[in-house]
Amino acid sequence: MLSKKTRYAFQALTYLGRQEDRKPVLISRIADDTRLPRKFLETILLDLKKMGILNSKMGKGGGYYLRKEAEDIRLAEIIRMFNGPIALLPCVSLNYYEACEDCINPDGKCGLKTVMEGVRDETLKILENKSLVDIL
Amino acid sequence: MLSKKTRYAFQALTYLGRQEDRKPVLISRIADDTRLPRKFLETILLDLKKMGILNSKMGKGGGYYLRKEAEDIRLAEIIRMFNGPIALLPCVSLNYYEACEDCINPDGKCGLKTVMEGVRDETLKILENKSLVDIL
DNA sequence: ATTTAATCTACTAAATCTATAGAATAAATA
DNA sequence: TATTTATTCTATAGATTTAGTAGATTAAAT
Repeated sequence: MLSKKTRYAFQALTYLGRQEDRKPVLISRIADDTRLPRKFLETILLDLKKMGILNSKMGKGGGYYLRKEAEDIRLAEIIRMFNGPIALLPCVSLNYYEACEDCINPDGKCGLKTVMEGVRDETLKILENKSLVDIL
Repeated sequence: MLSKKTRYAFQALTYLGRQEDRKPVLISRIADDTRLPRKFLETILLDLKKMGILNSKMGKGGGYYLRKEAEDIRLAEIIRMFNGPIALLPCVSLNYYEACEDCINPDGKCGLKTVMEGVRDETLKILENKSLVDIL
């Protein structure tokens, strides 16, 4: 299951993605309209900025706005950042790989690993190809 | 990611699945051979018994053994029991469904939901059809 | 009756998730 | 340059989940 933080990130992104122009939107405006906890949202927006997905402006007239094109914001990227690995096992993760010391089948070919590689491939086939535009 | 408990369950199951006969195997034997924490393993085995997957015998000559055929033990079933929902969103889960009060797209068609339904379908297509025999 | 081994009850420690408070910094403008 | 606005940073706290342990109880075999 995706964490609340991840789902909040999607809500904030779709909110910003639906904006007509790219003028900065106040954090508190986003929080009010999406009904997300404001302070929690702050940290999420900041993370999204550090990822290069959003940009911000301080001071009067400031706020957050999309930096990347909506079609270039992959769902997989968001999930990895806020939810962690997409794969179900560390030994099968592309971005968070860790060897399993105690693999179920110690001698090279682990059946569980093979199955989980399949799940990962099918999942990524979707999440790497779907972007923010697909959920607006 | 699958929890340790889930992975332990798979390890215990494959261990029992590889046994030649179905004579009961001591908890401590399983723990020693798989190098799983014994007390933690106890609760896992008990859960598997309550699910009808294992059976046990008390007293001398006792222990745990497979009750179901290995090909009838679906990976999806194990993951649901020990890890929770397989779907990434509650509103998309077949077994743990919950309506989302604040769907990203309030008016019926939620884009995120649609994508996550796709992920769920592809994942289940694998996990519902793979069984313990596939990971032995 | 004794031994063996699963089962049950009840914890505890650590990590993660969700969220908030308040000070510091940057930008605009009067 | 002082003031206002609004993001950014630091720090923390409560709740929940995860991982694991201790010890008493029950059931079966001999």
